[in-house]
Amino acid sequence: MGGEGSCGGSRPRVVAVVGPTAAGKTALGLALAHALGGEVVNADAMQCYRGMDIGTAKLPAHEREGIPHHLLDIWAVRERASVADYQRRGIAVVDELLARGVTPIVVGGSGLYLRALLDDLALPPTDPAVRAELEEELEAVGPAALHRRLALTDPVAAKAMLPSNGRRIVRALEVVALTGSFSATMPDGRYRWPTVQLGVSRADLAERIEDRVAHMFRAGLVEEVTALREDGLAGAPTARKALGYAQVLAMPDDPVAAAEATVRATRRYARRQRSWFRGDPRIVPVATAREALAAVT
RNA sequence: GGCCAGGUAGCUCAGUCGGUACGAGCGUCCGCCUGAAAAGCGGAAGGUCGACAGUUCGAUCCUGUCCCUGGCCA
Repeated sequence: MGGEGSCGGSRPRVVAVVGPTAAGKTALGLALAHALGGEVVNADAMQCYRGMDIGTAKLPAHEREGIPHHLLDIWAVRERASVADYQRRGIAVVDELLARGVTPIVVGGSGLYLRALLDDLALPPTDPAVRAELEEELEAVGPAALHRRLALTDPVAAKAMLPSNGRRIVRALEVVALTGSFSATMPDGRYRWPTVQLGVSRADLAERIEDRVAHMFRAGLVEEVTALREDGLAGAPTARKALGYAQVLAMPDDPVAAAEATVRATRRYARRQRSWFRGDPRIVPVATAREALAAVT
């Protein structure tokens, strides 16, 4: 928009479009970018991967309507996804856009990524050696035993997680080993920049997911997976778990079954997303582009 | 028309040698989430066990009739 200067008053500097998959975030993000003179910043974990286009519903370059998109295609398929890496890059991008007077339109459905970028949240350090050792132990001893140990060193953290959740327990023990406490750094729900989060959702999400998955398979998801295999998708720690990709990898010769499984998994995922976003009272629900604009101006 | 198999949770099926259905997977609903987050981990709701009658202290499980489904034979 033309109006520069600091006359915006309470106008947010960062706008985020969040919500479950297939709810229409991409289209709304584009509309807002046009209306506000913004650029899009991706907050979708799997869209960070290069070559994963069809299955992640990544907006093709020629459909971006001239709006620059950031943080797409930043990782190779083999790389392990990392919130911290995403956070580092994301903060840099948003700072740069703000410095140029451009409104960052953060668009995505990965709750943790959104939180890491938007909230003033510091991620404790990591150490591959410590991590590897704990993971080995987990394998050998099981999560319950590790949970008991966590309870001794950081009872607060232990209480916050179930004894069966090996993944979280390992991370907590890692942080304890490196910093002395996992529970010390708790998110306090403060934004990094003045921000408005717009929550999109729709009643007919289930059908939209079905349609979207059908589209993906028609558009060549199986071929995309085949091509990605050359790049090591099958052995990729994170990327091979992506919705659609995991199912095609599991049943390469039965696209119909793979599509059905993808629909089921995607619905489940959308439910988890809803549950995550429901917990954030700062999100303002919007049903239309007009409502969204009204909420940010 | 005859023969066989089967009718148990929304779906696909276990199971009870007659004694209150430990059901399972999927689906549905709900919750948690700090360096894998499209990941990971939990919780809940749902059944008059096809209908009716009989045997029995007691039947989802035994007997009979009927209804429905699938297959085979005419």
